[in-house]
Amino acid sequence: MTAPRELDPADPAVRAWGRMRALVVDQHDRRREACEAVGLSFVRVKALLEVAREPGTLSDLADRLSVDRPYATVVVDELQKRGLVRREHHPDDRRCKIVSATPDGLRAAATARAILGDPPPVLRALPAEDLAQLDRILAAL
Amino acid sequence: MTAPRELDPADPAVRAWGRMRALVVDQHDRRREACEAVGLSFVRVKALLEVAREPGTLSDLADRLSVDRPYATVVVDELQKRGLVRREHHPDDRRCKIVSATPDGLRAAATARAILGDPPPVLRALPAEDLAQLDRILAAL
DNA sequence: GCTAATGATTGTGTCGCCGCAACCGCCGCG
DNA sequence: CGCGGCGGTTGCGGCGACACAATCATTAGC
Repeated sequence: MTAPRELDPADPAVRAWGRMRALVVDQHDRRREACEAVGLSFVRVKALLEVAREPGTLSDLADRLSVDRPYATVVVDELQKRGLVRREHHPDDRRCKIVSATPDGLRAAATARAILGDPPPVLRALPAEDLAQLDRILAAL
Repeated sequence: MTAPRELDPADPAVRAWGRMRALVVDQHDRRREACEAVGLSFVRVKALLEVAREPGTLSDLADRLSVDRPYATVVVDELQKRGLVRREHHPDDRRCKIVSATPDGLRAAATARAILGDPPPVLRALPAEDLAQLDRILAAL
């Protein structure tokens, strides 16, 4: 079907990308861990992180999670049942509900973020100079 | 529950890791695309890539995919039904079956690899010097 | 040769992800 | 004030990713 355009293994972009992917998805995927730590499935963790970052309406959240509205409702239901988020009426539009994180929710989000954002040991083991270079280069994206 | 050890946003390792994750999982996750291109679910794509890389027994494959043996059987069944892999008897141990990719399977694997391994445009847009640095640093992992 | 371990398979069941159709309430517009 | 549109909710159902138990063949160790 699709023409399988081959990759050039000598291309530095291809090589760097491959290594990044290997590190992120193969060697250091801690999603399972994060889910267990907060006792939620991964979509709910993502939803929690999202509302912790910034509250918003259900539709808004659905968009940010790339799911449809009904599913967003279900996910938020679960989070609310656990006391991690609350629904508040939009002051100007009574149709909307604003979903925001409770203190417990913020704590749980921080836990998840700490696990997911914890760099792998191999990365920490890099010389400070390389790390700074890495940070600088990646910041340009 | 778990002590939420906070992350230091000034730590270059944390920052670099965050950027890498954002790029790999948030902005350029092409798994859906790869699955559609070869008409398989993602675990099967992973399995296919694995056997294409190197044939092995079912148990071996189960280990590499981090699933149990029964599930590996199911996955391989599907791939075999599509003519992408074949089972061969182990010459010395008749209990074992060696799973290897057919020519079709190798082609499908190449397609998936081409999609998954295709670096995002932002990465390609980096100056050659930075790209080389990136490649060099990441290679040290 | 009997037995225990090993490899593969089949069947069963659970859980998470997620779209879709239908419905209700509120808003805005003519 | 009636009506279409939008936001939210409920219910339904499918699909994928598994794990677990049980079974069968083979092999290996005593």
